[in-house]
Amino acid sequence: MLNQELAQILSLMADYLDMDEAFFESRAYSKVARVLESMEQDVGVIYQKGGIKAIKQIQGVGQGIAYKIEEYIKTGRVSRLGQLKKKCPVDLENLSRVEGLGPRKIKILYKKLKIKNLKDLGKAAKAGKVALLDGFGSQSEQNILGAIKFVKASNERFPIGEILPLVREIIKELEDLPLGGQISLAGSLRRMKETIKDADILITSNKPEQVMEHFVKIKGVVKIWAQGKTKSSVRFKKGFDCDLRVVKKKSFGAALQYFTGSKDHNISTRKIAKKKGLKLNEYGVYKGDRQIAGKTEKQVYQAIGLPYIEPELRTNSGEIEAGLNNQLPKLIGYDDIKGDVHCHTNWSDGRESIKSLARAAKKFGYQYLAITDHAGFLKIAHALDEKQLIKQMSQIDKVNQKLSGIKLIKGAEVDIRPDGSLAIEDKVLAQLGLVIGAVHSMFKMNRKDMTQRLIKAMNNPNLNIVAHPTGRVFRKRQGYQLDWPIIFKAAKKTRTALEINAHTTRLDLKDIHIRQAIESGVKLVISADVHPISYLSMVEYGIAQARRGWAESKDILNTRPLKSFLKYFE
DNA sequence: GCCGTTTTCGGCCCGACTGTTTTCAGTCG
Repeated sequence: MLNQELAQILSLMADYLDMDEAFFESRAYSKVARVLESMEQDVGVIYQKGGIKAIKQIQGVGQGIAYKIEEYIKTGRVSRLGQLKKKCPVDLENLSRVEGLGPRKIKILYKKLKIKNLKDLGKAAKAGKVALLDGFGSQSEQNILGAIKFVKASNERFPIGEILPLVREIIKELEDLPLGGQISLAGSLRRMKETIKDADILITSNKPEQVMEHFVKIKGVVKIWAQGKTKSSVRFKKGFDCDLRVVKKKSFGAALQYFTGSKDHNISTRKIAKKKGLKLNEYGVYKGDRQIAGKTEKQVYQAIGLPYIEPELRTNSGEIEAGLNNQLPKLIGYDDIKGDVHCHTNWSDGRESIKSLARAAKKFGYQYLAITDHAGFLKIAHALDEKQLIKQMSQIDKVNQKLSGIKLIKGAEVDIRPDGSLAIEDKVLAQLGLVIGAVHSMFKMNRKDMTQRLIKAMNNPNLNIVAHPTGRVFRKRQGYQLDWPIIFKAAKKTRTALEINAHTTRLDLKDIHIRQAIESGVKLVISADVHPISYLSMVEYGIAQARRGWAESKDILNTRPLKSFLKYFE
């Protein structure tokens, strides 16, 4: 996707400009970089359709940056970046990954010691040359040496599912201390972003030193970046950083609002405050020197004329305008799902028998469960054929008779062939209660062909749901490109639901597509693609994804009771 | 470099921590 490439280049340019002390110019570039990162439409497409004029419509883009975007689209490079690099030819991308090194210090390192990259930096630090520079000392030299080691490990963001459980344990440990009061997650974890770089926790306490002393010694801490009275920062063995902040009770809400972000959301809220003659910071909302709100987030938002905005919405992508106009969505709740509709058993590649999975789902609180083992040609996952499917159906009937309190739906996850046909005969599919279609082959088809492939599948009246619609897998596969408006149109017309696959390695659909799907009138389901029982609880990440896509309960079919869930597909 | 219900010029969000400084610059979120 062109947006991500361009965002990276613009943000790199911002860093070089920072080094050049062109601070406000730098800010303009990084602002556009952030906009591009979270923008749904591809810049390349925008340019194709509307030329440079359309590019200038993008938030924060004026004449100058528009031309640079055009240059990148046409030639694949931005010559200004080359000029900036020439001025100070250092590997800014990697050097600034070292904690404590920013553009200014990197410039000093280059001017004084000709340090251009991590290798040079390591050598110089080992030789004790860095400590002698102005603004550096032996302490920072040691930090640099330590940080270089960590750069490799911190190269990536983590799927939320790998971090949230760990951070909840940390929070639990802090809660158990007799020192603290209120405690909460903050940052991107509280916003339930799909990938996480570091974790933020807020706590109120009148013994901050003791809280911090305990925090930096929690099991798994491998490095203490900072330890102060109000803020401490540590690195965990897993490779992510965690910040703990101690705040005052009367500022807890303001701090929570502030540290939950996103950065852009905060900039907008502070601008609104400023317009009203108020000041908003992490201590509260102030009229002159007087705090007029701060204890709770709700009060903070109220004080600046906004309703409470759910953390998942705080991305500065319309939630503030919606709030001002009283048009915020009533987001789907974390307890609203009535049943999982994408599960595998030991008939294909799952772990559990039909019966034990059903029992576990009942215990989890579900009213129904769709058994959707692989069917078709995916032999690696022991896909079932027509004969086996029929056999399984009668087995499910038997279990249904024996179990009370939960209903099983006879289903299948059928392979969608490259030509868009389904890999199981229609007359067998017609007997099933729920048919999920999924692409498991030929991922590299181009946008047009893949779109046609899915449309043909959706036009099969037996198909109810398209599973993991883009096929992306974190750290493994980028996912195929689809022509979304066409897909949404077809999904609506054929009453095909799109899946929000909640498995932490997938989280597919993405938030922006969820939002577009809903705007297009397409219905969705949230399912955990259950293999072992433990996956059931991953539904939380799918719900979070849906909330970030502005989904309400009515948009998600499996928030309905069984009857009305199935009715949609009739 | 961008932007405009005070503005086409003159602003651009705001504060803590660190290391080194001996009052602050740089970094970070």
